[in-house]
Amino acid sequence: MNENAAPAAGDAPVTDLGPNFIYDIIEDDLAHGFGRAIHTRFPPEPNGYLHIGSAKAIWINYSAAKKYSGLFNLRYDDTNPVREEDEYVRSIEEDLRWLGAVPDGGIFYGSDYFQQCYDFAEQLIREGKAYVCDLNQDEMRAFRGTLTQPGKDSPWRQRTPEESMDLFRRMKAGEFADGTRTLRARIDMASPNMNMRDPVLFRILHAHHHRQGDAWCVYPMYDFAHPIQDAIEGITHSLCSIEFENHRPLYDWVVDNIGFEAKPHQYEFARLNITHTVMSKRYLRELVETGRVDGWDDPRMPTLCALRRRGYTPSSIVSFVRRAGVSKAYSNVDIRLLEYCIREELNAGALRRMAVLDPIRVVITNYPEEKEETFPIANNPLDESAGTREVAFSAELYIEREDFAEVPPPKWQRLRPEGEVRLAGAYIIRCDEMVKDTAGNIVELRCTADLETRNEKPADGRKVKGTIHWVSAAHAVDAAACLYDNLFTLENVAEAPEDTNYMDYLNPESLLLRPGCKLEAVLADAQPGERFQFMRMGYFCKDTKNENTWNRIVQLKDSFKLE
RNA sequence: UGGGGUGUCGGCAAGUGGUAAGCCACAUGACUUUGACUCAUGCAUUCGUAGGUUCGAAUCCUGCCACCCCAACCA
Repeated sequence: MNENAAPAAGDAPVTDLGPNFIYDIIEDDLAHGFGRAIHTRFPPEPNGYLHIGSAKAIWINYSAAKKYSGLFNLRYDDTNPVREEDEYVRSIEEDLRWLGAVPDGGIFYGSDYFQQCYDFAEQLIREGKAYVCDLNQDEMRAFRGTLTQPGKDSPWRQRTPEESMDLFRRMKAGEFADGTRTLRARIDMASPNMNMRDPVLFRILHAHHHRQGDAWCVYPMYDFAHPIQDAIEGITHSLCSIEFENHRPLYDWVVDNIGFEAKPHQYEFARLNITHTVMSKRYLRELVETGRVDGWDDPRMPTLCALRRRGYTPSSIVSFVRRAGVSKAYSNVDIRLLEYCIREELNAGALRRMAVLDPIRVVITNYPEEKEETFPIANNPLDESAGTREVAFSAELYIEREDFAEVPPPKWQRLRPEGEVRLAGAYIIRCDEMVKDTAGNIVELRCTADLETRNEKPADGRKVKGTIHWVSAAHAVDAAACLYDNLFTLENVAEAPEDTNYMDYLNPESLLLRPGCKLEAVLADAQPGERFQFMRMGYFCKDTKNENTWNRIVQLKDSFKLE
């Protein structure tokens, strides 16, 4: 396949993300006798649905494994019982597989390693590298110091290993209340890196875990559990986003002090931001919980399930991630790049159909009222093998309201009073008369057709530049279409004061439901999720939840520029 | 005022001492029974900034500036 050709909708995404510093690191390791098969992982916390930003993290890890013949794990990072739910676990695997990232190294749960985490903690206590601290949360904060001032040692820092061991076991046994004690690493309270100021390893949490039930009342912190999970699974390259850069020294401390032979290493990349798009899980959850959207798969959401419902393909999303690139620099990728990626793919394969989203009636006055005929129209002019379909024509039609201008702007090519235009695949018509209602709205156009021009050039050689789409009134099916500006957008955020509630800046019109659309009859048989190009209107897909509704995947580029 | 990062075209992003790739966006023209698609052309004398080293610097050195992350018993 031509490397530059757009994949057909439904093709498996290309694995390789192209040259980037992550691949460079791995190649450098391999060149120096790495001695182990590359092994990566995607470790989401099951506290929300995957979004397009997750797709970047997934694909960086997945593609790194595939490119170097390694394995890729899915691991639920479920070390905090109060935030995690099974609903999210199910959705994560579904979305991961839909994207095309096969977890061929296995699917794991961080919570399955609780016992090992506990055992390693006892080991650290025994070796004097960890201690039980009785400071409460406020006291601990006070002892931690600030960004510019070193912290002070906890009064419990010199506790003997024996005493800490006894206390830690009693913590596990449930003798103490939440927040009364923690297990801390003995590192350096004066470290300029806050993460190294005796970080908490285990905390007491009498909470029900979505998988472990009530088996535990002490839970490991991310910074302790994550390197252990990676090491146990044999992860070689732990690729995460850049906000964890400050945690790497602690990650290494855990790996080194527990004494893992095969050490995993953490590398960081910049997370994905897209212009005008809310990407924070916190806000996405808020949108769902406050009912501002219909759910995590509301087509305006940037979640993978919403993108899927809207008609985006896995390959278009991966293509987007690839084109956006992988680096460590803060970035804000133009959402038009995403739109380009899906448009590129759909243009190559989507079947063309005529649809009128905002109809205006057209009566062909010189066409017999009872007559019907059909015209064969190409399903995809770029692909002859897509064949043709017969489209019914009659004296009463609908055209798009936007395709007529009573007072046309300069360079107008479509219908105007006294003007001619081609009905795609059929006759050239001329507008003779506008019929208006009492309010002055145009309700009907009365036109004459040049009956010699049935799908051919006029014999007299005159040029008719505009071509518009149409639908026969008697043969059309009714539907509703959802039109989107783009993903759930933030408007005027630049002007927002600090501590903004971004919910106030969400664009309320990023979804517009337009009922009363007239579609070509063949579309009645379309399956939910099938993608078509509505000629001149954009790419649409039949909604998977609302049978009679069509979601606009993306507009055609520049097609409405003159308006 | 500490530490860790990052700064190359409007947005991404290559480049690792030899004289600024590519993509998106944008503009112009051609083609067109989708003003789509496609095609052609244009779009950084300059790499946050000021010095320095060098025959030669986006790439090396020094100072400065801007932005991001870190003070959860979140991940």
